[in-house]
Amino acid sequence: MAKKRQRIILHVDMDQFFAAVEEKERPEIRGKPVVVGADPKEGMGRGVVSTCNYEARKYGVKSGIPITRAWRLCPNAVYLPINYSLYQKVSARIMTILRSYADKFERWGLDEAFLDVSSRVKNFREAEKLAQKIKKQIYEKEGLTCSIGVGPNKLVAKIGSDFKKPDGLTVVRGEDVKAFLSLLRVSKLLWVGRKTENKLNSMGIKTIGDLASYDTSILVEKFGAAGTQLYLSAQGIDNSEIQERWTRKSMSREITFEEDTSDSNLILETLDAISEDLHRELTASNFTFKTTTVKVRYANFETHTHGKTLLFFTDRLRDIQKIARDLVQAYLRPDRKIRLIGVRLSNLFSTKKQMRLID
DNA sequence: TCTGGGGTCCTAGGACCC
DNA sequence: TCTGGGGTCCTAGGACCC
Repeated sequence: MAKKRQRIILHVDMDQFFAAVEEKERPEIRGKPVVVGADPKEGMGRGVVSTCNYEARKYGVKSGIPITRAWRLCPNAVYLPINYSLYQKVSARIMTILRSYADKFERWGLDEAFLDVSSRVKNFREAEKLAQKIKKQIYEKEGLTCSIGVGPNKLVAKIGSDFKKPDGLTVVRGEDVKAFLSLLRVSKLLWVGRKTENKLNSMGIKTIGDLASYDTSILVEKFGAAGTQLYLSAQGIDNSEIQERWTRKSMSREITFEEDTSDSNLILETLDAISEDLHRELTASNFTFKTTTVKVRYANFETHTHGKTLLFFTDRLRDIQKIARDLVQAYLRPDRKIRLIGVRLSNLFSTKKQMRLID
């Protein structure tokens, strides 16, 4: 009866990826505060900070804050728009390196990945060596640093990579998991965001240790199925596998107007343009769809969605445009200004896959 | 602090079928 | 006539991730 061998998982997280790539591309901005995100427009811009470097963080700038606030905190920073195609290229090269070290590999966004290295190393000591090797190779090939967490599962590896940044390496062996987690704030757990953290705090739960010793039945009562998940996470238990293949479930586009508007012509034209854009991507990636959903956000941030599912799959532009226009009608009111509109296509079906099945 | 854009997953109610 | 239970799909909203 062979005991199932303990898994060894790495989570690799590139440090301030967008800002770091920009700094590498433009030596002249190195050492200065760099903010990647929406156009600040001299303090009048809409949108948020996507990523910033450590120089900018010294001024209080961070991911997710309104760009106008970043402008007030640090007007002298270098403000750059998001250049996705550049980051995608760099990301693809890094992911190729990472994949070569893993039995199983899962990309998480452009700048993170999970690696199952269980069969490549004998123990955590070797895993640490491997992580060092990976960091060295990425730095030599791309001039970028990353932080790596090594643990017995995805949850612990992910929390580990966040523990010491930038250019960090944190190894948490199975027997050390509880002690490692217990003093961290509950928000460090995956899936515990602002809302859940507030709710937990109001129950007197601040640290992961608090959560681990809390009455499970009360957690289930308050959070439903998620309560069980919370409890298991707090114990450092996570049996989820690295997901090698990912199938797209939906594709969407949305736009925030430069100024809130109730001009129905402008709104419908924008909706048509969004539909065209989506249609281009849909056909380029060989998908058909059944469901169209329109999203409207009013000036006061009140947000609504309205969707419709067809009885058949389609990839025609005129279907997207007609349904989107029909669905948005209910929200076009002269007395209400709209801030954002968007369209999502879901119930996707890959026609490429179908061809393979037929072959 | 006046809050982007691209996604995934979950929940809860209702329709509908057997 | 006032009634069950299981299953699936659709819809709207919300939490969360990068």
